[in-house]
Amino acid sequence: MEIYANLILGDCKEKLKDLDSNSVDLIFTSPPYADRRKNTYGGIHPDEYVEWFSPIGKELLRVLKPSGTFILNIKEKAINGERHTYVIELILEMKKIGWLWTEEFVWHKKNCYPGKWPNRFRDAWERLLQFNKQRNFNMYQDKVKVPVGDWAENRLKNLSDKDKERVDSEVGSGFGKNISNWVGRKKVYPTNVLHLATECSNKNHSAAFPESLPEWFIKLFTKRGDLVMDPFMGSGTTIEVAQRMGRNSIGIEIMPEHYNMVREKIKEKEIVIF
Amino acid sequence: MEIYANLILGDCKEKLKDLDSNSVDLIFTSPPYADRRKNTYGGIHPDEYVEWFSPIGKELLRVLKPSGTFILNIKEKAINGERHTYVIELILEMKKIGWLWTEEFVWHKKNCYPGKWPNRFRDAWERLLQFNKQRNFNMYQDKVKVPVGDWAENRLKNLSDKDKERVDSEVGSGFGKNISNWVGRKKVYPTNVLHLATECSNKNHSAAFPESLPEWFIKLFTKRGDLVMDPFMGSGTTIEVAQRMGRNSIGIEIMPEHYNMVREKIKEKEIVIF
DNA sequence: GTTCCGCATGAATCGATAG
DNA sequence: ACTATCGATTCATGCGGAA
Repeated sequence: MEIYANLILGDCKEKLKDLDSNSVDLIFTSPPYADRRKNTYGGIHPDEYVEWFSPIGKELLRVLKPSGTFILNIKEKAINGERHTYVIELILEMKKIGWLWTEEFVWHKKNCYPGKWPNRFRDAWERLLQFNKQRNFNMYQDKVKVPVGDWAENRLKNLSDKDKERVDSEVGSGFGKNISNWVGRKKVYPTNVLHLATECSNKNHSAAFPESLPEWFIKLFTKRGDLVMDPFMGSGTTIEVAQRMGRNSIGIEIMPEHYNMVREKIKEKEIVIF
Repeated sequence: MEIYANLILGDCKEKLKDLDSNSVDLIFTSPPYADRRKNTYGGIHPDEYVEWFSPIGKELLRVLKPSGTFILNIKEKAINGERHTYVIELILEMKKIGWLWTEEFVWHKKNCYPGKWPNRFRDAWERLLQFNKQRNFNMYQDKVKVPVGDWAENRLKNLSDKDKERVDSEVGSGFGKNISNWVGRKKVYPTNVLHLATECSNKNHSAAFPESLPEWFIKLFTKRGDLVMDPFMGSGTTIEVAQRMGRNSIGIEIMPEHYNMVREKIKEKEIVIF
């Protein structure tokens, strides 16, 4: 099977109209954050943010498969000492459009920006809003299981041979391998709080999020050969990860510089065949 | 200086009216979460939650000092496969009433409720919404500084009680309960993400939140002799912690059983003089 | 007196069943 | 069709008894 990455230059509000309905398995994106300075690229004024995003949200609803998922990475800024409400208003608007607000994951940014303000601490988390078209959607929970918490370290460390056997069969490892390889490897389902560090020293460009972020959601909501889309491609992290993971992808980007940069990166890669 | 704890039996919607305006330094509370069972105590229907809370929010605004802070611990339920929107609607309503929505802290519940469902993971976080009357409020940031490094790592397990006590009093109190590596380390300001486990196996009464939660905010937003209020006292955690920390407190509780239980606990304590 | 392990206990959620 | 109740599922934590 051949994996493709379809890169589109232009405003996603327009370009989305060219895409087929019910064709995308996962939309993962981090749209331009609201900004008071309207002239900056991507600087949507906070008070106009919902109005700006709404038509895009409608198109995204159209192109997503009924079994698909839309993950929106976003966090409101503090303006004049207050958190702005455009994100929570956006949630309400999305529901009006017809989306289901299924879940809100928290991305805990373990190494957030330093800084100090008299009336607030550093902002160390972002929202990952999950929207769906219907209550039943594809979710491959087993693909993102994580090692169990303290239990393994504290309880499994000095086990008797009999206990080890028991754990061994519990975990289902078998193969007579050394149990130490399995110590601490018992897997459980994760929660809706993700602990990821931001990638601080990316060579040239700074991505809005680390690769492990889209990777986690791609594992969770798609399988190989599925289609992943990022309507605000930016530096192309989502697309790169999707391709590496054997998913088809569509990326839309309005800025030629970003678009060309991602084109170069993607071109360099071999076509994935499997 | 003598510290008092004023316990009031009744519905806070009524009893708040008896309190003086501009008298409270910190309101910390965890109101009953919305519930579908309308007849149960505390079972406010999600669709009526904002309407129910709004008049209380107005009274809280009245009694809070201009320099004071209101921390609201709350989390929306998942209903019919969706997150309900009453909490974010409440934020918008609070702003209409006149509150400033200053910040949203995340409480990462390390030991969240177990369970497995086809369409979601375990919910491991709650919101701590910070509201203020004005942009300038009292905030004693130095009181909650934390040591640099992996303070999330758990290394306290093997410490002696004496060590724990010593460190505990040095730093403040067992925030995160992993203070072994805090000793003598360089301290930095924390972020808006708090990592705490719920105290699950408290013998008789189960508190909704661990003591370290109100403790952190009491340290951050009040000084000794200030007044802390909890309009939904419940098992009285906020009041107990406030008294232990040398803050005056007011607790309002509608259920006689809870009220009497807290009265007994508070009565047993000596009056704090300092 | 330690350390180690068994066990109960949660601000949960869904789907099925019953009124 | 819509609402109330129940059982099944699942795991981090801390207490208490045992080794």
